[in-house]
Amino acid sequence: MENNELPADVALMWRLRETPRRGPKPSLTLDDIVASAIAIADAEGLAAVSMARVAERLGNSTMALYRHVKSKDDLLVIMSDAAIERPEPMPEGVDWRTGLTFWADGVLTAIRRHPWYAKVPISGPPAGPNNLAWFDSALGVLADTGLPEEAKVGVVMGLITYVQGQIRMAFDLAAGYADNPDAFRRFGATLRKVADPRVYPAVVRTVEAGVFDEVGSFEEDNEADFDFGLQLYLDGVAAFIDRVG
Amino acid sequence: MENNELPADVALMWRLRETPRRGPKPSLTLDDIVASAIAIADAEGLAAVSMARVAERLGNSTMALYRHVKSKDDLLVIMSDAAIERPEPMPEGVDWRTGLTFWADGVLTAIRRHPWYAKVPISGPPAGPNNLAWFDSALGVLADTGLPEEAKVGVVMGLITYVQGQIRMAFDLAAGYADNPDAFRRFGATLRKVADPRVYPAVVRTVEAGVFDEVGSFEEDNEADFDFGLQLYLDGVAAFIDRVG
DNA sequence: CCTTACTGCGTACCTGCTACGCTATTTAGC
DNA sequence: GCTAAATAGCGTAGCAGGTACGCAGTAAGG
Repeated sequence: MENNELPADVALMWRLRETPRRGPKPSLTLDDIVASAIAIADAEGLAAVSMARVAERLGNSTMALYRHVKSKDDLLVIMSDAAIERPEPMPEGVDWRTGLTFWADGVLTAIRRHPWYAKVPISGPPAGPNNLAWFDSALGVLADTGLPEEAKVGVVMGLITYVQGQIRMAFDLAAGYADNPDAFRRFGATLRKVADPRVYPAVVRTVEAGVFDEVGSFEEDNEADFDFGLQLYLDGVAAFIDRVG
Repeated sequence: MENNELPADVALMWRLRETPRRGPKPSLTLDDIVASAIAIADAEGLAAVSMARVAERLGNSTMALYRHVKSKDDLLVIMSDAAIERPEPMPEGVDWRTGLTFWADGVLTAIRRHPWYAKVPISGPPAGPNNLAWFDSALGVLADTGLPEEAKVGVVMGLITYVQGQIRMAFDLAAGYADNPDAFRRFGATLRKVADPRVYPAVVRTVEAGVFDEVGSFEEDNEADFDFGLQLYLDGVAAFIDRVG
């Protein structure tokens, strides 16, 4: 009990546990469980992850898992930290803007490998080792900007929010698109039919301009949108650094 | 069947339905169901909304709901559109920056009344009348900027992403804080104990600077963070308008 | 008046989380 | 060694939640 003050799940993620145990050797390790859960989520989505499925895949019974994990929510937190891995080391000597763009692209790439990551409900600050490494990487890029520490945290939190929000929305939309491509292709048509120009003047103007007519290439659109919004945000950061840094 | 091409839930939200019916008078209306579901979500959160609870609150049986709604997911989409109401009319003659700030504050206020709104999974573009009204309001503010329609959509989508992401994160954190205030208060202490300065140099530097030491006033912190990130994004929009508009 | 469409709802099934307690196993201490 | 304590696996069972199905009763159309 030397890790007295830490919440149980945090202690688990950092692998802090008294090693000398008395009972029988565990036939199951936390790593096995997490790997199994991640494999299922990768293949069939987060909704397919049930305690029964995870255990079955390991040839164990459902309840055996509860010797290693407090609850399913616990498992979700731990597996999301494991799935995000570590960021690539930041190239030496990059300016902050290049660095944050590199960082954001890295997040996008990492989450692409585990799309369900963006769906895990967040219940606190990033307490796992991998999430913390990402946080550290972004903070480090801002080291030479002269911003006060608190402002750096604000900038990075805003960036995380934007990036995760964008990714979540993109994947939700992609899922909806896969479920029902027609509904999307007819979004413009639907608006034309249903949107009164007196109530929705700006939307109708946009529809008339044909913006929603070609929703064809979904992947590239999202990539472009992602970068577009990111650069807007970074422009804002630049202005902020000029003002304060 | 004059609304031939529309998905069922969209038709429901816009209240397009053939009026002449043959069977017995419905003792239940969609509005009742939605209002009941919203009341439960407001009082006890989205997780407390079950078909059984919604029906019980109306003095009906669970299965009666399925005559009005295709599935629970259907109900969630419809109730989220109903909950967001309409934006306040934009003051006349405001510049775009004031307008978008006003808009974002409006979103924040509206979602504060129904915090669960940010948790409803998004499965498509904003197809309901109220969500579309918000979309229209933000687009309208950009009317005089000279941006091409497509760019306006990009700016507004980015803004929505940021605002919703920020709100979702804030509420998730607030919920985690309510569940376990100690874990939060000790976040800085936890990092000190667990974070190796060689692995997490930037985080440790921030911790040493005392940024995480006073997490006291949660509400105001979030308000400030929200505005901070928003202004960064709007700075970016300003730069974009200078460049392109 | 009979047919038809439609509403409410009871029943039942399935999936999923997890509390509890039993049994077997390993190690610590004597 | 031997006993007691601690611990792993797991079977059972309870509970909650979504929803398919089919029956019964009701109101409008012909």
